[in-house]
Amino acid sequence: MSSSHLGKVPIPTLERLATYLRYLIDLEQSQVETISSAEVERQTGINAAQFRKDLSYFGEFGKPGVGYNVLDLQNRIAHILKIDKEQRMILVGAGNLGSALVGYPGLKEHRFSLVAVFDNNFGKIGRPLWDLEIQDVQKVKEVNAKLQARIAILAVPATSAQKVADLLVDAGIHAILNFAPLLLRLPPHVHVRNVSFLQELAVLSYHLSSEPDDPALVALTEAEKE
Amino acid sequence: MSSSHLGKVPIPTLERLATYLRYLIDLEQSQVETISSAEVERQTGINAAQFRKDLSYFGEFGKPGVGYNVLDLQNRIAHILKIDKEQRMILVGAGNLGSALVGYPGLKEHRFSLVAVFDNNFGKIGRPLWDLEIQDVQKVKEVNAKLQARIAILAVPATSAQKVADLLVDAGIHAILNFAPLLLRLPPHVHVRNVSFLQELAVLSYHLSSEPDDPALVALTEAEKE
DNA sequence: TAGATTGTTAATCGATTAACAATC
DNA sequence: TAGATTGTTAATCGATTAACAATC
Repeated sequence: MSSSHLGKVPIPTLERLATYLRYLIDLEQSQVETISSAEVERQTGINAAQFRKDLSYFGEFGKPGVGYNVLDLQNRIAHILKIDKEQRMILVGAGNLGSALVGYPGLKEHRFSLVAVFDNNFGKIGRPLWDLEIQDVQKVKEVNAKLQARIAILAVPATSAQKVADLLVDAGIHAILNFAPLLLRLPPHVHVRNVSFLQELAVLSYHLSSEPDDPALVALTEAEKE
Repeated sequence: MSSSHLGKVPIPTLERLATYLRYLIDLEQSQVETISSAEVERQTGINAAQFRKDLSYFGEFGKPGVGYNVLDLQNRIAHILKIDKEQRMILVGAGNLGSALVGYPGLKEHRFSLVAVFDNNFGKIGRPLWDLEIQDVQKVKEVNAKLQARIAILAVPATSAQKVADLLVDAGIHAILNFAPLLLRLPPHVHVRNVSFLQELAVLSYHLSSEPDDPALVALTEAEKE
């Protein structure tokens, strides 16, 4: 049965679910057994009512007057997010960013497992990346027929991203974490999440006040303008 | 005067502004001079009314019946986002992720300029990272007194992230792009954007259907379960 | 039981989008 | 002018949060 009968869940709720899960893993390691929504708010900064509302999309998880069992809640959220078992992923693009992602420490803890790496650069194909061997992206369909990964991380330049994404869909991929700064046009059954550092930096930059805040530094900045 | 007299602008609007800017840079390079909101929708996937509404927070940008001048709009959005001039940034954490970010190609094009890199690992301090030398994070205040960067990228492990963030604030940083998976507790004048790959992956994973879609593959998966 | 805390309803808040008068 | 497209209003849609009856 699982969670398939449920109505539509807001994306922000799903994002927060991942946050709750992270804190629950920490709490479990600190041997905390029970937690209230008020305590979740203190730790995560997310409103207690928001937390309860988020969970309510998926059923009942707590005991009134008591709170939530840390281990039980952790398991149930992991199940909802389909990371209660190993979730396999493949990576395309063995550049700087791709390499960094393969080594990203939180992945294993959350049961995400990178099972193959691909690139189109013949200079890279056949070479190792951590414990994997870089394979030819043209073989992704063939390789994934066996691996059966459903998630792919796309860390290639914008110029080849659409072509590679098409290959991935053909290889049975249903979800893409896209680091290339462009709109991927893909069949509706394929889910895409875009990560854009420039977008994040732009939002931060906007919020900076136009003027340096220390008058002495204003003088210095003016002097530097030459 | 700039844009400081404006009311509150939704964060999603700011995020989209960065997207528009990216496409405008492309269009300018393709020598397109004018663009309509309908064409923006085709290229970015963002609703035309949304685009016009987003711009309306900042003034009037187009000519009815004609559209928007690509170069003018590009310049004005860059100005709004405070990247019409070089925007300096510093990075803390010269690990895999940090290194990848230093080399990230879009940065320069958008006038973000990484001017210093810090780490706490004495094995790394003094060594080069691209064209910069890795410096002791304990010296960030001293160094930034001269550099006057306002934005920092925080790519250190969660265990040291809060301590380093405190150092950054003390060094005059007003905005932090945080890759560490925890809630930073900082003074209200400091803006933080969190990037969480695990969160993104969790949202993708949730949307996967529970069952493989090809019956033949179900059989294979079942067989593998032993 | 009394106190604490949940799950859910209803109110609020905010963002998206359709529609259209104004205007080039 | 006629046609195209803007900027803005108003309607819709969706998410957040406060409040509280239910319940442990």
